[in-house]
Amino acid sequence: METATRPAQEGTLPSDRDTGVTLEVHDAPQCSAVNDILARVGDKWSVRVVMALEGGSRRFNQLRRDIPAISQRMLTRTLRLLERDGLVSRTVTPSVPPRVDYALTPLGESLCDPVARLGNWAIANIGRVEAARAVFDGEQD
Amino acid sequence: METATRPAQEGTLPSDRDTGVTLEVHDAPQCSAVNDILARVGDKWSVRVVMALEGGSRRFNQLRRDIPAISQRMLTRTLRLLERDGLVSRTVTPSVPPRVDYALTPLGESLCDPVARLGNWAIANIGRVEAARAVFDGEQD
DNA sequence: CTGGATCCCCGGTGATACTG
DNA sequence: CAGTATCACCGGGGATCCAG
Repeated sequence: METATRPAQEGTLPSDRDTGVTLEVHDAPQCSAVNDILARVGDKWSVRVVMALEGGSRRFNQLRRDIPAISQRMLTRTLRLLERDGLVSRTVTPSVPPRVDYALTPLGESLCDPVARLGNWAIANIGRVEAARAVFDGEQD
Repeated sequence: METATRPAQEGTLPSDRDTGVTLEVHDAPQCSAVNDILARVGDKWSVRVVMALEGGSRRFNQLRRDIPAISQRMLTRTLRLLERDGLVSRTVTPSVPPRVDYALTPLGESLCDPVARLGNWAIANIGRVEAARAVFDGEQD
């Protein structure tokens, strides 16, 4: 990207700062949307749950066993958020012992690919990141 | 703890199917590493800062203006985290008014691609997500 | 089995003031 | 200009108990 003129996407903020110069503002609606999705993906548990569902439909307690570290509260909350965003479907079977199955929706499955790419980047570069951390922490002395 | 008392369960491994395309590290030490990277990317501010740095080196207060909503404290913290992970470089010029330039490292630039893919997914699907939310919230009545 | 409700701790985050 | 220090608030998240 050229440093000369930065792209002024849509800095039409109503209460834009008096910068005089029209700086590009990344506070576009799209930007917050992206940030929003990223926050969901970066959520501590969302990705774990999605990964567990990549193998097919799972019941509540199956997921609990798949992700031992998650608490019941957080699993419920995470599933609700994913369901609300249309990434996960929730199917209740009103049997005597209630049965609830969770599964990825097509939208949820479509999210797996870009997430997997990011995950692959992480796997490929975690060594460098950890090395950088070691150097940084060492220098902090 | 996950000391499940269940006996030898038959081969119903949760997610051990070999998709070949997606992540296959559901229970490796790498998993926490991936989660870690995802958390950084999903961090409220990290991506914004990285985006601002894609256009080239920027100084501290330039970044503050680029991201009006960020507080000084959070910008400092975010930059430190990114620097620690080797994603951003910090260059101090000991001039009379101190000058500090931040820039993406090659590692940081390499992260931009997978993040951008995820961002594109978000932009492409934010409509569906919001629609799903509207439906969900409506049903909650 | 699948959750909801409650209590409570801790850390992330903003606001503000100060410094080299 | 580029931070650091301090305070205060709030929500994330675990533990636990209860319900359908």
